[in-house]
Amino acid sequence: MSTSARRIGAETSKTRGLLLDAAERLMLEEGYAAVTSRRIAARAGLKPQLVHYYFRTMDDLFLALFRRRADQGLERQARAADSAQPLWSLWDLSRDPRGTALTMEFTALANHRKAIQAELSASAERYRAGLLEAFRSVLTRYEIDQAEYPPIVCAVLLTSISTFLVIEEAMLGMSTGHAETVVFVEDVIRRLEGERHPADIASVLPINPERQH
Amino acid sequence: MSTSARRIGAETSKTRGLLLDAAERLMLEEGYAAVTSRRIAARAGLKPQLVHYYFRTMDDLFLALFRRRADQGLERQARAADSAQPLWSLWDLSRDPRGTALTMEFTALANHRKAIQAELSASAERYRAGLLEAFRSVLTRYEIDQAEYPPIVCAVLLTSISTFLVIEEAMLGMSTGHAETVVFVEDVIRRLEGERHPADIASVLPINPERQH
DNA sequence: GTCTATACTTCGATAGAC
DNA sequence: GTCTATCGAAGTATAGAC
Repeated sequence: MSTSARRIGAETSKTRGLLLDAAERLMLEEGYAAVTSRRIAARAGLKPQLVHYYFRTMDDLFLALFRRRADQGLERQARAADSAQPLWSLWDLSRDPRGTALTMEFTALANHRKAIQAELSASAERYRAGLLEAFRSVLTRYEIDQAEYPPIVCAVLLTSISTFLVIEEAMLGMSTGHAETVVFVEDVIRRLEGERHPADIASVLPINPERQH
Repeated sequence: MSTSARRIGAETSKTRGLLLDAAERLMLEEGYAAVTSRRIAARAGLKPQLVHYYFRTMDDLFLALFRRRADQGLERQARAADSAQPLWSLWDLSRDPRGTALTMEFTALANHRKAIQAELSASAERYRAGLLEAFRSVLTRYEIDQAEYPPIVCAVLLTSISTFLVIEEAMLGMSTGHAETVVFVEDVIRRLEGERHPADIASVLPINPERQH
């Protein structure tokens, strides 16, 4: 009876999108702990109760926020894998600070929100699987010995390095050794794929990373 | 006049140590957002007001918590670097889940606590410098070409990989590709340093990681 | 050093009018 | 779809008695 008598706003609502945008900005700029119904509303210039109208609980809001970006990330990965220089594209994509910084906030958030953790690890597995497929194809094409350099190891290494660099740079303001490490990785890529050809990469990366509706 | 009339408990207090222990357990098990004065006190079986007696603000508490572990981490790093098999020791040390998981919580915390961020990045820089020194010495000893494999790059790579594996395992419950990556890294170490000799490593790692006073 | 009592703030969430 | 009004819970922090 009284369990689900509550009204919920449509997913296509423009206001709902504005709230999610505000939540995402808050999360990036001040961390997940700053993402509260009151502060989201203040950023969006709306009333806090609207947050609860569009999202039954804060878990629902965080899930919606995460899924929006996760779907986008998978699409970009697929485009990068299909580009003329997949290694350059995947490397550049994985170094996009916005995506990784958000993922790190969600990872911290997952520590005390079980629903988030489930969604996050499922999404990470999908992303890993996509990267594995991409490396299988690429290593075959470049005739690399996959016993010596297993595709799954390449996938984990690429993600490890780029994630870590973003954590230090974007979250801690550190950069010691970063430039040297980037040179090292890019030398490896260059040996396989030749010089980076910017036009092929540009189509993969977001033009305006601020807004998306 | 009324600025600093407040009493603060001694740093040597046993109760203070108990509060820090409780705070650390909370942080590891439920994330930094669970570390509140009330919940710390509940875990330690004490009154919440005692937290404010020993730590003027929550920032002070977090700083004390961080410094305690950071000092310990630097000591362990120094011992690992001086061991008979420095690469094995440093690798095993960096894969200790407790240390890294705590660091990640502090990193997320740093996003909205400036004092934490300053302390954290300063500590990370010291740690990085120690690792750089260790790699310089090790690569020289094993006669590796340091132009091809710069010590600073080795330091960043080692930290990247181990940090990332711990994030996925301890925080997300993920392990796809981890075993293969560990094998890959350890093959490299084995080529340089021979088979792992457990007795040399054991002295570096913590015997009982739970308690420390 | 530890307790009671308390002030103040912010949070998530709901009910019901318009 | 958006508003006013409001609840109860949890947080940080302080004053002062014992």
